[in-house]
Amino acid sequence: MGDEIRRNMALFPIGIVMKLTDLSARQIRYYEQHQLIVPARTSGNQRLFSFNDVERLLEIKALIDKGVNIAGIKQVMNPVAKESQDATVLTDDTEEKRKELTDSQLYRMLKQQLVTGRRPGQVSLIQGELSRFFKS
DNA sequence: GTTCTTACA
DNA sequence: TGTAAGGA
Repeated sequence: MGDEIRRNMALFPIGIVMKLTDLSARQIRYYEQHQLIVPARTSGNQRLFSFNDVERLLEIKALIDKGVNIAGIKQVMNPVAKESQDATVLTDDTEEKRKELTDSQLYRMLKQQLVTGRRPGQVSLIQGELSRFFKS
């Protein structure tokens, strides 16, 4: 499968995303309410985030740390309303396979994404935010 | 045990 | 934004 799909696969539960982004569950859900992110949902209504979702959250965190409020962030970031464009992918197949992944494996996938699925402009940000999870 | 929604000392 | 309540 391509990188586009890999980046949009719904794999991470909110607990891992919290540690990954250093954001509270309250904040993550709040940003979702404001359409800044649109994570997929499992059949049991639990959120599953894609790497792209995590990436966006890291961008949001960077802005929040700079003192930008929601209104400001919405202007700086392109709204994720287009469900078709970069919506988080969650098929029954991926949902079941996700259950077999351990936290350790999920972190490993993120690490690989850091060196493979890089997109211009956000590399340094992500490496900086997630570096604490990986030994140099 | 984790996550979800709603609501507010 | 944090935290409690009550379910799933």
